[in-house]
Amino acid sequence: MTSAVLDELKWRGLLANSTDEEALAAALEAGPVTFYVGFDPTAASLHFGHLVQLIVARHLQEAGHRPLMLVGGSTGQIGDPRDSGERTLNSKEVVAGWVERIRGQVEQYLDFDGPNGARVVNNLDWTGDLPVLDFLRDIGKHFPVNRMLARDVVRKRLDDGISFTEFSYVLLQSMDYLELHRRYGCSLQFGGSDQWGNITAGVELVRRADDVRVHALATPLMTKADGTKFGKTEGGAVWLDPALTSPYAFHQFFLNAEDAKVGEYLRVFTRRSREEIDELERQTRERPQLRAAQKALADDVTALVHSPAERDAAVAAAAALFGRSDLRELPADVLAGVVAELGGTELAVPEQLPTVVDVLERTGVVASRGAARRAITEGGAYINNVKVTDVEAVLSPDDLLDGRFVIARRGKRTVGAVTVVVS
RNA sequence: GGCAGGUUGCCCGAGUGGCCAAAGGGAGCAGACUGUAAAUCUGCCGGCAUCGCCUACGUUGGUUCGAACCCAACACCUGCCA
Repeated sequence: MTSAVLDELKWRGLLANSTDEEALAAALEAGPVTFYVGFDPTAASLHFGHLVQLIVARHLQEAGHRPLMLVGGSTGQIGDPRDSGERTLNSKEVVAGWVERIRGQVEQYLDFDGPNGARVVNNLDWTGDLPVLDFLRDIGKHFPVNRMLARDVVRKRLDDGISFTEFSYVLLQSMDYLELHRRYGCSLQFGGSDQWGNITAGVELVRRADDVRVHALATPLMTKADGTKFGKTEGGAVWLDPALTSPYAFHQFFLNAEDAKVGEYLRVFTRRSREEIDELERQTRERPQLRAAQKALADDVTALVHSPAERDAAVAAAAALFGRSDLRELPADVLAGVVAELGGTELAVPEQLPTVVDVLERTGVVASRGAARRAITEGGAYINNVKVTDVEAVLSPDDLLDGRFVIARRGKRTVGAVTVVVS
């Protein structure tokens, strides 16, 4: 028995793990399967890592299956155990606020109408008022502590310590699966491979409590060629919220993907066909400097997460900033767009034009004035694409593009802008 | 509740009275080489500023000419024993 959607996920490299694959394939072919994937509100926005789950959910929905998108209003108040140690609890109000923001983000990726329309669910709905005795009797009884202690994350934490709160997290997530199975007939859960333990615990709970065999899938962790996690930039995580990671920065992140990995990323993050991706990989091998695959990747993902218009703006900004053209020759409207894309702030100056150090610091391309001086000394500071070598340099009227804009750059890739207002 | 140990910069970790903005490693940044890639090599890596100043070694207070280092109290963490 094979399933078209499962095969699709497989060749795209979106499957790292699964429970009985034969049985799952049969279920997926037999008719619409209700599935769920959970997102815990541990920050104000989803990030790059969650994108993989959103994409898998979309693949499944397009194959006719019904998505339940769970936002963890309760699990987000607990936090799942991680190797780095005990989490600091966030207040209930903060978590509730994040739930709403993440709900809005999730909604963007799925279809909410029709017979297999998606539904957003919140596990606070069935845990918020759950009496502790019911929890211990109905759920806790199915969890042998000896087995819980054997789990990898828990074992790693035993030396440093782990609170009962985090230790119990797996019960909550497992209960979600049981509850969604009972309420909506949900019979498939998936998540990142780091969630595999929690996911299979849910499968186990449904089997013990209701004597039903449900399914599970895990997506792989996206890595770089050296095996480390893919998804961090200089500024930290790559967020899906444009206020936290600008569409320009988002686009740049994918544009800088490694040659060795770009094919893999194309399969995961875009809807391009096998043939198209083979062709792009061939181009990467033959003419890597053109970075055709990276461009396709960055364009597609930016359009998906932001919009086609944002994608075009990011492409235009990159072309202007990294192209050979003199920035002074750019049309004023293109320039204004670039500055907006870079999140240019205003820099009000009395009469004197600002120093280069001021501009670098103000655009945010360096963290402090000291860092700005360092960048100039190291030969890594540019104003309007022209290297600055004098730490004391002051802007001249000639440096103001269109009479007001200044583009600052540190190194090859970090770019920012300011609008100078002489008062 | 008792006893012991611990809390250092983004992370790990050395430092037990002046030579400490604090060894070493990792992460990160820049330069060279390239293709806005990877790998490699070199430099940088608290803030402000021309010597210098300010902030910082869990918190607060004390001893001292001088404290990350000594003392006291408190907070938190870990282990062993109850």
